Amino acid sequence: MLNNYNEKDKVLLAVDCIIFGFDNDRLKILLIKRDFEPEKGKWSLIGGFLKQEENLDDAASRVLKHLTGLDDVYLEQFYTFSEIDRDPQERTISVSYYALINIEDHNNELNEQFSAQWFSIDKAPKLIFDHDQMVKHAIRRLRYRASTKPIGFELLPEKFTMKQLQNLYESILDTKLDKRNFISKINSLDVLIRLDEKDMESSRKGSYLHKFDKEKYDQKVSEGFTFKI
Amino acid sequence: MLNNYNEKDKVLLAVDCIIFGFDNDRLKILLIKRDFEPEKGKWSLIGGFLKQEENLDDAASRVLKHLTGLDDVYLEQFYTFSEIDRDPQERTISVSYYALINIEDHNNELNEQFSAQWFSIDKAPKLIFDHDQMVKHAIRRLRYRASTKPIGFELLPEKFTMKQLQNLYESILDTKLDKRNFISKINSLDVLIRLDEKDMESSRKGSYLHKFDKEKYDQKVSEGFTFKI
DNA sequence: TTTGAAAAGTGTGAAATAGACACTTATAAA
DNA sequence: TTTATAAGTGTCTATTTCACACTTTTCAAA
Repeated sequence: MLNNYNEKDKVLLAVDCIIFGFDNDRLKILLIKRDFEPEKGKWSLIGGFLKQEENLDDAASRVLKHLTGLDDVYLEQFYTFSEIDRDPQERTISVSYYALINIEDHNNELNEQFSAQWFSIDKAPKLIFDHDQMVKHAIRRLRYRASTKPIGFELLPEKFTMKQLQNLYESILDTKLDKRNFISKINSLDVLIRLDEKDMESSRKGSYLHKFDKEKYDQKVSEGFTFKI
Repeated sequence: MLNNYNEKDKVLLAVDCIIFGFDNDRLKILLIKRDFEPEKGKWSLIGGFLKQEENLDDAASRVLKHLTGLDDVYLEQFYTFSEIDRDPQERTISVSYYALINIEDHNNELNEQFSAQWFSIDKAPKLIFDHDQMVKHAIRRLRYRASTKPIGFELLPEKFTMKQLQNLYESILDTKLDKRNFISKINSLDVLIRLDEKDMESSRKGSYLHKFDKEKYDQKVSEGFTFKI
């Protein structure tokens, strides 16, 4: 029946998070080594169960805060996984989110008790359950989103060089980009502020630092602008 | 805790379907008038609850089959809605799908008992719960998907005219397209077969009927082709 | 039988965007 | 002062997108 609320059909709803980070070279994901059953000792995504008093976004934020200590993290729900035996111990449905965090600024907040570790996408270990599938799906969504919304900046420090930004996009899109074409594309979007400050780490000449100009971006969006890389 | 399977956190998981159809003029959605509580007499999407022995895709197919009698319908999951009070009677989480069906070929299969009715997107009545939000979300996803995958054909009869195809895209994308540019774009994709047959309904001259060439499309995809409108 | 009405069918040129490509500059360290 | 290293910068070509209007076919009405 379509209209019956049936107690016996209730299920456990998990929330699993793919946490993306960027170390100025490769796109990474944060994984934990489970010290609890099932699949103790194996690598997995972080997750938790939805509680009665919260919605899914809140559950994802809570799970993330628990592991990383971070509030105000970019989170996007992308798919709900429901194969009957995806968790062999008990039927659970998993709503998956991905998060974007800035490794550089926040690496220290990681909660030690989870033995969490960053892995390059292509060097990550095999994960439990259907978590590998979730990661694949998350990358697809991230690729799409990052090329149509300015979410890449979530993965960078507040001040960044053009080279960092280019490395980030190359890493997300898994492709090489031409430096001059990339820079003129970015400049034509006209949503960065070039600071007077230079980063002197990576070269003798030094390279200008930039900030994303959120106010300008919002203003332009309200005038019909769409971000596209 | 992250690892506790806790009976009291179990929830009801609903599946709701936005059913899109196309009547050669406007994009439509199929709604039902509820003859059961809660919200009896109001318009809503069709839906049902996930059962223990099925995954979400199967649940969506089942719900759809129950209403329309159709198997093998294009279905895509797009978002999971979880606001605590979205259903005031009992906490339910809803995983939403949209379906594409060909009104012309299948209007008769509709299960009478649901008093289902087709509505133009812009003339649909207010729906119960968060169903209006679901419809908005579904349209966004449909727009994106239809411009990157050849799913539009699911909404058309097997044989269709270029005019119908153009009307369909105009309706999905909610925009006017230039006839010549549209046709040359479609022709450049090279995935339609023009039949010798003409449709004589819409004009004295008659207009050629076309079919989507699925084999050719699949072949081209395997060679790196991507569909883009 | 001729004429008119209505939609189908068809191509070109201009503008904008994407993509390939290489040399100069600034600076710190040797 | 020399050298090594990454930063910074512009032009030309190819491709794609967009704007735009007349001819053809056929049925129905005069």
